[in-house]
Amino acid sequence: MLKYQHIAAEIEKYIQEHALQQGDKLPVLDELMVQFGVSKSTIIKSLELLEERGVIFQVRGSGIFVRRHGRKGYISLLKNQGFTRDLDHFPITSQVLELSVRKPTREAATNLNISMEQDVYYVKRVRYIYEQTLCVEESYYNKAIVTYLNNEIVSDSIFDYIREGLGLKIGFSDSYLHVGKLEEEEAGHLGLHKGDPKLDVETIFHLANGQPFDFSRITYNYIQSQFFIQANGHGM
Amino acid sequence: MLKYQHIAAEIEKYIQEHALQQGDKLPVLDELMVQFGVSKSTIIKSLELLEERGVIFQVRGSGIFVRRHGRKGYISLLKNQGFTRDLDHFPITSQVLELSVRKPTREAATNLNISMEQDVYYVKRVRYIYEQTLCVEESYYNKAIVTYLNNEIVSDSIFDYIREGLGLKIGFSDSYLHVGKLEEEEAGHLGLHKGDPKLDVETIFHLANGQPFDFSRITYNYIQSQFFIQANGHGM
DNA sequence: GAGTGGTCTAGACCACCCC
DNA sequence: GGGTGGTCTAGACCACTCT
Repeated sequence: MLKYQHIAAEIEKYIQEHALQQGDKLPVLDELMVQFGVSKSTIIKSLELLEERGVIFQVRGSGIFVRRHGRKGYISLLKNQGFTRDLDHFPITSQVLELSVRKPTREAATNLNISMEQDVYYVKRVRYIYEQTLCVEESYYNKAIVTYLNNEIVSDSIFDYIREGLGLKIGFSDSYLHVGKLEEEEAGHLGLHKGDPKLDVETIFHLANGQPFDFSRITYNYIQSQFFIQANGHGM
Repeated sequence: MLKYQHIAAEIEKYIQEHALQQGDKLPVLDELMVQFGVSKSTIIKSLELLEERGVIFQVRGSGIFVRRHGRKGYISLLKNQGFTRDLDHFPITSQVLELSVRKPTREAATNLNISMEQDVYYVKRVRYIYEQTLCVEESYYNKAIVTYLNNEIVSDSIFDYIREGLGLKIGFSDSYLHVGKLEEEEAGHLGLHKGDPKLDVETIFHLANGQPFDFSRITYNYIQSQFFIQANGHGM
């Protein structure tokens, strides 16, 4: 683990362990440099990481402060990858409805930037939170990249497997959100009624080298659909 | 303007003018250093800025590449501040329904971290895109910070005024998204029907020093509600 | 004016991609 | 192995806040 990542983790741990609140002041740069025995730039890199994640904010001429948001039970729309990681303290489970190798739809092929003759893994899951249906998810994985999947992997965290099992590096994602009305079939899975509100999130995940490897559409139960986004200045 | 901001702007301009597409390669670090006559760190800082904004992605050992998303007409959920800035090429207009000084609701007071006796500016607007209703917005501005507003300012960009007119620095924001069904009154403003889907976005805007100054709730017309989010690795 | 964060530099060395 | 991006350092100097 890199120094600046380690330091960021330490600072974050410190904030949690001391249950610091929004606006609480952290030690100044000089102190942090001495405390961790690294150069100023390294501390700054750590703090930038934490700032980007919404953990702290820095005020020039004043200090480094803790940033906290006031609401529980919201799903973060950043850092997303299937959010198994986001809702640490929430019991999320999955039921696999289908796992198969097939040819992609035109839409999936376009988004994955492959031809319609190339194989993809198709995965359809229902996800539950607190025994309630949270969402229905359909994913298309480019089989040339994600070479193997089975039921066990798919019931657990697919992304952990891609990282650790396949040794691939996940890079970035583009998500598109739409609000609409539930179709009959979706409503059935979610325990709602046709015509009820829904939130669709389509996401294209790319490897670190820019190759798209996963196109997924998640349809959320509107009652559970509580999301939050922390934005940082840098252009506000 | 700082060197690294200037360089980032130049690179972004270069990408636009040459209509570069996703995956197109930019000059290597050494070239950029020479071209702009600055140190390596400064170039790296510029590239980090662009990466954070979703303009490029970098691959170690390989190069710097252009990042583009494939869909038009989506509203960015980051860099948000009322999105006058996001939809550069879209004609967004506002109709002010109300502008007054009042005492905050309990909810607004809590989110602005003030007492219910302190004055706030209350602004209610309907926003249109292409002559169609996009959203209804209610905002509460802490009057101790945003000391003055009038109809002209409120019809235009409130945030530009806060920055330039009042000389305040806007820092960061926390947004909370909910999906639900439209109430009678909201439906009226949006030209939809009671019970139709809606997307509510509540946002608390903070100054650079951490003080909350604006609490707003925007209710979107679900037909126009197309948003996108670009996420970067750093934890994926 | 003292304190504190931010920018920028020059250079050493490391980690990864791809041929 | 050559090319390329990433980390880390030590230090000079700048910009903002607060009292």
